[in-house]
Amino acid sequence: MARRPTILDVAAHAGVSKSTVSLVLKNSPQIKPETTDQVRRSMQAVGYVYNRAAANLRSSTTGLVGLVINDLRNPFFTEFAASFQMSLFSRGYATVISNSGEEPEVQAKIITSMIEHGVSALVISPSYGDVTATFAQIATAGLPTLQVLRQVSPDTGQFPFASFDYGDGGLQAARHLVQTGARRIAFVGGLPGRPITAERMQGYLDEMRRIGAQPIVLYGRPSRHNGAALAAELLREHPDVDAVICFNDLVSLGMMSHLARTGIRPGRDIRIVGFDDIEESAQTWPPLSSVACDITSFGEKTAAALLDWLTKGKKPPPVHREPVRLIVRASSSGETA
Amino acid sequence: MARRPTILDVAAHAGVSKSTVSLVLKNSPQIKPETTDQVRRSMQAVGYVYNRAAANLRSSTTGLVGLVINDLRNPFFTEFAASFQMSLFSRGYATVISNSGEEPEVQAKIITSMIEHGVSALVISPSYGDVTATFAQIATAGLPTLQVLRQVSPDTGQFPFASFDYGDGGLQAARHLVQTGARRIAFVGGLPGRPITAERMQGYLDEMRRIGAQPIVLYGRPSRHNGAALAAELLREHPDVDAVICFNDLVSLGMMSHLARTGIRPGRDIRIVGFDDIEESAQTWPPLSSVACDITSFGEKTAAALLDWLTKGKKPPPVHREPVRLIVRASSSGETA
DNA sequence: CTGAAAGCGCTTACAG
DNA sequence: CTGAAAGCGCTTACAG
Repeated sequence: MARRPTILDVAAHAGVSKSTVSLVLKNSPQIKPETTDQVRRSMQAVGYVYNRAAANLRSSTTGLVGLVINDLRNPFFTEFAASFQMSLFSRGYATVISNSGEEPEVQAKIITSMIEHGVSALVISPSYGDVTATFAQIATAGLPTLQVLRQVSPDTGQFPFASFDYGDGGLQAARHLVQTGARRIAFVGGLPGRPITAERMQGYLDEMRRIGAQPIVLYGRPSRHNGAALAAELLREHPDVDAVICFNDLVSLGMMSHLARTGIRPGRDIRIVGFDDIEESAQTWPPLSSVACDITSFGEKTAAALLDWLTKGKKPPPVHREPVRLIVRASSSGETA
Repeated sequence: MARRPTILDVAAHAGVSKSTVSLVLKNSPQIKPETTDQVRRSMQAVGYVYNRAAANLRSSTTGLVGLVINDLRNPFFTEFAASFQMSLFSRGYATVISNSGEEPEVQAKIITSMIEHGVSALVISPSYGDVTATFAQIATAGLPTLQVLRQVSPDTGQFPFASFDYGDGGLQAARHLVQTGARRIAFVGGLPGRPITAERMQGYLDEMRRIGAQPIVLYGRPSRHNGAALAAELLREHPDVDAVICFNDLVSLGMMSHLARTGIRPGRDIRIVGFDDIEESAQTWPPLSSVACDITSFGEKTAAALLDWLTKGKKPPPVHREPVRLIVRASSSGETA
């Protein structure tokens, strides 16, 4: 391929200096309209492509935001990514997304690469692991950086954290089940020691204590597949359970498909509440009750908060918890549409 | 924040020239090990961050690949994105992912931005629309660019196209249903005029012609939600249908949840085959037969093909079709596990 | 309203 | 094995 044309080529073609071309590029009002038009035509003619690397080198403000996602295969995170990116896009910012795939080493390299490529800010839905070196690197680079959905750095003063109020969601789910008559309630799915598991379970544990019931907890990887396995384990070990709060909807859906196989009817024989309210939950049969976390809105708010920080210097509060809301459907109420 | 340190700061700290620092950066073997170590220590000490924009400006090879995805909310595409990125990552290339959200205008701006940021190559799973200007821009930039999964530019000589052999998949599905006794077979879901719909339907139409059966086609947006609506329409308009090939698994799953509601049992009362074989299909109840498109492997092969082009100048063939394979499960065979 | 000059932080030959 | 100098393609004051 031939060398890419530069502003010098454009300037030569238009018969002006390169400064003038540069000013046209920035839509400067101080260039005569006729000159601007001529320069634009010359850009077309020579096939000019703006070289942002060169521009950044001089001005050092890229309008590029890096988004690091722990699992691009999980719809919850991709919905966040899509919403966040659209929101930034509409305000003139470009977002580069990278997937760490739950591997802290990959995450470290991605972040290094993004910093080297000159992103102006970072939003990280982090992979768990030893991330002290990674965050130290961000600190020395001096980049505005948000932790979202998972907190891995304790330094929320420097790296503000935003997520959902999962604790309250667990409480809403447990109260709903108790109020509709359930007494033997299990919490199923989620990995022990993980903050999100602990948060979602806390409200459940509190409510169990309040009514003087014994908690029943089955940990496990929160996948659809494992949901089915956990359902089998639950039926075997705790056949008298009358309600279940699942770590997330994937676990609920896996559980429901196992129950369908054994002829047990959710909502009639056992009440089920999930977490996240993914699209599928409203459409499965019976429809699944779920604690709704409005991730689309969360993506938009995250974008707004980041831009406030970036452009107005308004740093977000160290911790922000977005409210959640229990959606009651047939899987926990017994009503069939 | 203070100014970012440069190689000059590192050089001053280490007591060498900036050329030496630059050579250390590139792991040049011609620098004495002791000097290398000293320079590395100085980088740590001053908090040096490599500025890739400046480096690119001089050397103009970025090792950055742009991936433009039409719908980051669709697991099929995110699985491709994740696999592609991991594959490139393991070979030392960084991938920036952006989502066009099925909007050709957004796609155009994303691609402009990526070119300006100096990507070395582009892989596009495109949004439909008028993309002539977009591809013209890529052509003038002279970037190796692959179209995947959807073809929008007819110029496959310049922009090679790779996808799955959907036509053969439709044929496999139709033959399977015919061989297991179905005669009134419908094709449900997919938008008229879309190439992928046409390809997936073609094998079905061929087989219907071969057995002298009348095709029954119900078009519709290929979502889970619409799958349920299409199921209702199908039962109403064509109550004698004994088998269905769905445009994709989401449509199948939506259809199956509607059928569950009405007491119709897939695999016994009506045979169903989907397309894509997403993870959920094996785990729903009854398990869903599906034409498997190994998107993970496709992502890896795409990465390999792109690197062959980028590093060895081996341009991929204009059109490549990856084989697909029908997975028979209970939804179309009546066998229950 | 437009041009000449310096400089952003690197890499790249070229000396030594 | 290491240093001095030029240059990548822009932007930014500063003149005019």
